Amino acid sequence: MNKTAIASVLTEIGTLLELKGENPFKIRAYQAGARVIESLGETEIAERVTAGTLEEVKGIGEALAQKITELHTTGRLEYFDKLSASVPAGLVEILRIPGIGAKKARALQEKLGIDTVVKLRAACAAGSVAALDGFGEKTQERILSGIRNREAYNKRHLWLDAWEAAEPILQGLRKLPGVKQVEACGSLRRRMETVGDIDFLVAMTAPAPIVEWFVTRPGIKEVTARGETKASVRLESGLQADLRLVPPEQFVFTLHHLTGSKDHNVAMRQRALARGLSMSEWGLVAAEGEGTVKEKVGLAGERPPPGAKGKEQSAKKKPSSLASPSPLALSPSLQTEAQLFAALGLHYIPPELREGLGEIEAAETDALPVLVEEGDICGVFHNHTTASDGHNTLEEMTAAAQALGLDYLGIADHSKSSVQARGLSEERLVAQIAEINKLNASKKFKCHVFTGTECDILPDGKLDFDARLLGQLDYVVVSVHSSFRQDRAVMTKRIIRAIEQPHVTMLGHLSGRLLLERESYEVDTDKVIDAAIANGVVIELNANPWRLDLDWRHWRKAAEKGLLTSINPDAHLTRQLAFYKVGVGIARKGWLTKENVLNTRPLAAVKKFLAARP
DNA sequence: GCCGTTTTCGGCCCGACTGTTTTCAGTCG
Repeated sequence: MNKTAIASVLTEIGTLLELKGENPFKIRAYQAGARVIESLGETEIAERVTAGTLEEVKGIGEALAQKITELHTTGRLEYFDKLSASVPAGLVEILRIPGIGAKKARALQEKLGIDTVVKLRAACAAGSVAALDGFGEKTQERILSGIRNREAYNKRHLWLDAWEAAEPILQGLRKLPGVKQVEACGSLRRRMETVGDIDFLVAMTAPAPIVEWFVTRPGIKEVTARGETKASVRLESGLQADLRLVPPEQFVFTLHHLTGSKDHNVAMRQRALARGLSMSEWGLVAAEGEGTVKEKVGLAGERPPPGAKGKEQSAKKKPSSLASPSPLALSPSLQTEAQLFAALGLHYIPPELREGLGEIEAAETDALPVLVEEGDICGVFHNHTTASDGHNTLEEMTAAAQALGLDYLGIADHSKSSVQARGLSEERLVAQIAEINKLNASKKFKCHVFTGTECDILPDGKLDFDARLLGQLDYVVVSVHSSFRQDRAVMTKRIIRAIEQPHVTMLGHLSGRLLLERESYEVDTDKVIDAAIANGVVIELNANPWRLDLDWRHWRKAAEKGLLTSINPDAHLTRQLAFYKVGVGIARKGWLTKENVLNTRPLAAVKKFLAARP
């Protein structure tokens, strides 16, 4: 069983335990275990299973190691099978309806025998849900509306779609009176490839008019919550947008909190506690303890410090040595996230890296990379024209690239086997090379155009054009566009064979996934990465928002091994050339520096690089 | 179920909002 399947079983166990009312920390352990597995390489998991060293991985203990091993070696897990059998399948679906958590789901099952969404809808229609203890008319109505809309609501959204929805709201908020600072937080700020909802954070002096503006904007389908300092709306696209208002002195703490990720925040709070500090969205305060005075950092003091009864109980048990006030707690109020990290002895961690995947350890020792930036990009490879399935001509694409400030543009139209994309025959490709050479010679554009192809990797790993023709091009992208259902070993061998052939410059969209639409085909990514390094082949970071392929989770390790990437827009329209900016966000998530990215090099250096190819 | 400068037990983040309640539980992030 591969890691994605193992991770989804662990997540599912967490959900089932939740429905059974299990210890929340046990549930969290399974969810954390799933994320840890997802972050490891297939090869590493296989090696650790064989060597019995899974337990060395943070977040995996004896129980999870045993279960992961069983899943990996047998493809099944007896514990999971029994657990699944003990919980009606429909309850899991009921749990996904907004407003229903584990307790309500269990109450519905125990008191009304509801174990499917169909039964739940009927019970709501009959009014019997509203009659239950702890439920009411409004809850029943909310459940009904949740059932009606769950298709649209549960969907995640492409990062770019969310960004385009967020931008006008950000701009509008910034113009409102009394607004000091505005930021979109959450997975949008962390540049995740998909986004569930958008979190807007506003530092302000008067909340009421801002909430009013937010919930009455055009394009809003419904207002789902509205309080003094929070509001939630559902946009027409199905995206949920949350607004959060805080006084200016609290902004930096809430900004960090809402940006997440959850794993990052948990680690940060643990780090704070180890230093005698308690960190929350409200501020950074000295952890409570015997004989200590509560000191606040960055809070004006009008709000009572965090600390409900449960927290006080636990804090009292802490040894006084840990609870003694740190000098940090006496420092002046914090204005920026950099200062917040510094207060915990850390260098600034860019939002893209805050995934709880070792960024805090790196920030401690000043080992964080200097991440690639949009402004580092000098040109873009892998773009299409009307010669194949693009919508703009060679000249239109070149003009658009130049307008974006790019010094070079690589054309890579499809090859002949991609019939559906009007792939070029040998003759048409030769003609295109001549056309591009003529355009460059004309000096009509300052932007230089490189001749290239996106050459199909045929099912047996051979290429769609012969070496003689490929040798005439400035660069060659090779990609899989057919026979997606080959088994893992065949697909891996196929791609590696393609990589090993002469004149190949880079591998296109390695996994073949389409976000929210199509899964990756089966392939051993680690082996392909090793083969690319061995052959001096670049693996592209396809920046098309539907692809973002190769996935950011692979890049840190791949780059450490020496893999070079190119951030390629795969543009089929002039305006898609700017996709490279989305790709830069993903590259940053993958810990990549300017040096890891071929197209941060200036034109002359790229010409030299390409000329040196066999 | 995981973890350990609290190390084999005891802690694990916590507050706003909503709806239902009449002082709080559940959900959500």
